[in-house]
Amino acid sequence: MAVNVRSLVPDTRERIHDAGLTLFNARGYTGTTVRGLADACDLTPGAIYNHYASKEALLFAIVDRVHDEADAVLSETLRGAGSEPAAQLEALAAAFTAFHIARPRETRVANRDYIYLPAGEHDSVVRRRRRVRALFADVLRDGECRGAFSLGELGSDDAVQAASMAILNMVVLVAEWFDPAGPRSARDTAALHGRLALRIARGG
Amino acid sequence: MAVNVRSLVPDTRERIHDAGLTLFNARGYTGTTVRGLADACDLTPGAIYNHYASKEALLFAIVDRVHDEADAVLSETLRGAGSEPAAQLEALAAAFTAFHIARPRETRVANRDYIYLPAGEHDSVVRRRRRVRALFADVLRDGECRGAFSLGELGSDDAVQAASMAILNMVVLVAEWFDPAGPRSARDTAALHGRLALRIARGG
DNA sequence: GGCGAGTATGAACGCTCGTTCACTCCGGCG
DNA sequence: CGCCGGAGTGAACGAGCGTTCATACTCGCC
Repeated sequence: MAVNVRSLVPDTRERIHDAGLTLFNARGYTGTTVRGLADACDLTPGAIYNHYASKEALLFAIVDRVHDEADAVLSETLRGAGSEPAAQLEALAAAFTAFHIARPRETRVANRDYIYLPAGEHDSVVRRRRRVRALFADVLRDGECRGAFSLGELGSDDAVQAASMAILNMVVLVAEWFDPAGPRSARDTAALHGRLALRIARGG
Repeated sequence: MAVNVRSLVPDTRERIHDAGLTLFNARGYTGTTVRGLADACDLTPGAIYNHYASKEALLFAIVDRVHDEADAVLSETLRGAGSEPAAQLEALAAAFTAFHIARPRETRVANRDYIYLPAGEHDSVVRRRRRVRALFADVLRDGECRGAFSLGELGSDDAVQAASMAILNMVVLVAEWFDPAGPRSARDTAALHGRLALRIARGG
């Protein structure tokens, strides 16, 4: 059973995907040129089109994949987190933080450049993002009903939305300041975010 | 004492500034064209250059102004907040939240598109952003030393940075989800963010 | 040994970009 | 009245954009 040699050599389509990640992240989608992508892959511009139908198609492939991965992380985490809302929230915040630290380019491009997608794909991404928001909001609402959290004390009706967005924004933007070479490890930061999420939800 | 008639009529330079805000916000800096700006102002592209030396100069004017305003809000808030770290933190988070809700276009462009500034101006903006981060971190560190906060309980050395970034990210991204037509007022949301900042810093 | 599929080339396409410039227009001042 | 300077025009500039295509190379397979 011979291993296909092509799987040992870096796949061209994957190399373009990776270059897109790097360049879209650094210069933004509209600030990145197809010629720049080709240079980063040691290709000519035309060759890109053997692998992606357009620059937009590459952006969609990038954004779609990272959403698949995020969905997988979240649902797997939720499956392993038991039925206690506090444990669920802590696990979700920690796992999603670790995810964002591990994929800074992917998540930044997905969060910032999805607006350049054509209408249909744009809407599909917006829907996926909303579902992630709803997941955190549901856990908070559930915990509030069952007495595990204390959002009601905050004196604002429906503090659930604001609290869930506070947690999500803390998590999603971690890559903007986290320094892999810094003193705190990714694992430590993820755990810390888990605890901070609990503080937001219930105090103490 | 005659009022200058030009001050009654919308100043062209200001109209361009405002169109830049709207278009940079909606399409990003590189996704916005000078012709698009001119159209939005009922001008021809050439006329833009009577008021700004370049597209980059307009971006810098936008980013620089909102940073001036943010600095003013923060230092004025701090001046009126007494010497208690908890009161300072709550006031800063609330005021900065209100600021971001009031200026969604400005803050989004400043936070997202400053990367397209030429090196010198880019660095100056980075320095200003770092100063804002340092302001929140200093208040947290001060409160921690004086026993007002309990970041030490979180079991991570120097949780100050992560906590201050969590608060700042909550505040800075509020415009991404806050709906001016929604049920919760801007004032209410600002106050809520003040209380959430306290939860992050000290629990309860 | 040659065929076909997959891949890369490099020149070109039409278009749009940021910017410039010679010119016109117009209101205020001497 | 005449002129001066700021503001706007519209056409143009060179450069760079995303994309296409005829062509050529290079494999594994019959």
